[in-house]
Amino acid sequence: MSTEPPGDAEPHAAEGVSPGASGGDIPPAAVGRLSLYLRELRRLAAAGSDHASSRQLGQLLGVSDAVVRRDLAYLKPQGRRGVGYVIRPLVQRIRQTLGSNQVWNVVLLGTGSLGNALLRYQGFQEQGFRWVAAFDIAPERIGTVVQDVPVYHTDQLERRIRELEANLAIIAVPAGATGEIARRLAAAGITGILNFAPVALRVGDEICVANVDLASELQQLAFSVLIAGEPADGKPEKSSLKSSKNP
Amino acid sequence: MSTEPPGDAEPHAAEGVSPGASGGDIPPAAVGRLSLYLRELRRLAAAGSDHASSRQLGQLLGVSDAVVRRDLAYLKPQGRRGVGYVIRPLVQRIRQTLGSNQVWNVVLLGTGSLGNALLRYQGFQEQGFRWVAAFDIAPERIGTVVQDVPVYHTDQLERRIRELEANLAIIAVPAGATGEIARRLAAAGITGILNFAPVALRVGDEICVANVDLASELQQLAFSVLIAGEPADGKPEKSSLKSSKNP
DNA sequence: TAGATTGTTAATCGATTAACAATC
DNA sequence: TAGATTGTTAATCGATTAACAATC
Repeated sequence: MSTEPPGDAEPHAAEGVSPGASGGDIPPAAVGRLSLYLRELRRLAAAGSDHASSRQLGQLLGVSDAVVRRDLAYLKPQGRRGVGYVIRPLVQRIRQTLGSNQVWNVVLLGTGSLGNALLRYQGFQEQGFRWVAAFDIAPERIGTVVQDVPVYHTDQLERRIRELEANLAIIAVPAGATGEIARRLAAAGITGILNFAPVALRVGDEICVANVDLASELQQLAFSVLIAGEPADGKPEKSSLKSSKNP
Repeated sequence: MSTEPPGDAEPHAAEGVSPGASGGDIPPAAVGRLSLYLRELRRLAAAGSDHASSRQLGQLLGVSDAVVRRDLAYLKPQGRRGVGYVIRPLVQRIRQTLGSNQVWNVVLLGTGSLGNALLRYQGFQEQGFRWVAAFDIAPERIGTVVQDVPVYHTDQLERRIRELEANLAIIAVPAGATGEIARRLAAAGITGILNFAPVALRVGDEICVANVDLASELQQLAFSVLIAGEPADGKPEKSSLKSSKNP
């Protein structure tokens, strides 16, 4: 009955709120940060705090306190003036908003070294995501079980996705195979794809795609270093520039 | 003499331009896309094209043609009206701007499954990044060589970084170890850190940090799926929403 | 009460879009 | 020339900052 995922031992997590409702008008920039607030709030709670201020959260993430307050205000007032935010209900509220309140069944495409690392990555489970299957085409991998997740032949993609009621997919296959895989995922009913292959996925409008291009991340970092080293108009010298994807 | 990295067999890559100069005033949003244009331009070139239009590039990446033209205009006019962009010189210009023209020596911190996957990831080398060392504290890993990259004990971090003239570092260690590692990297002269650990790094202003939080990426995707499923005010139904980190 | 911190406003800054003259 | 596509402008949209009254 409860859709409470593991990992977060919150006593009354499944309260009388419709999970995931009412988040339609939060700006993307704020959504990106909500997930990071969640991370830091949990860390604070684990360290024994039960309150946090916008100033504190802002410093932890490198954003201004005004941004934090604005972001959290999208969740309907949760803070107390003069006091700050009570961590536990705030964590619940953020989870509810982001949809972390419900279980997402995730499949992995490609069990190469990156795919393997993703399966072993602890962070997904901790946020309430559940691996239900992995797919590959290499005969020696099929039938194995990695971190409790069974590896099937990609032939079985459609069947297993339906069977296991998977919602999300993570693609970690070679670039060339990506387009075809994405089409099949969409057709099989997957509603969101996190794509690690260095290609721009063009799929239908009825499926969400987020791309993570590791080489591009490093390249952007290198550029930041470059311009930090040649300030506006002086001689090259170390200068302040804090690049952070979610600033 | 030439600082031409491998991977891109461009004949006259090291022309008489100062590498990496003149990029100080490109907006961050554009920088993020430049690296993706580069990727697609290479693919087009490999497929035999020698010209590309802003419309074509825009469609490949899911952005408007106006954005593409504006972005590329930051590099000083490169296109030809009525024709489009000649791919080869444009690739060179983007590489020069981003600093891909020069070699960046990269060290890896942490050779767990994620670290291993990063070492094996082809994309970094292809963009001109060069692994020079990896560090770990697990005795059984020290002294091994992964993909031609030697694994040293973290004790040797400062010495090896100086010796190998490393510029950039990628952190793939457990969250708890990250702060200390980052401080040491900064002290040792590293100028940029790509951080995969789920913590907000607070380091001095003389070093650039970019964070990649994998769990947060998946969480943002889930949120996109959620609001795509509950359109503005109707009954839940699939709807258009194309989430992409670099839209 | 006094001190602290929120929620929110108005002002600024940055990015995207639409449109079109310039020009290949 | 005619058709195509750039470079760039003006208008719109979105996000951040600074400030402060409200209130715990």
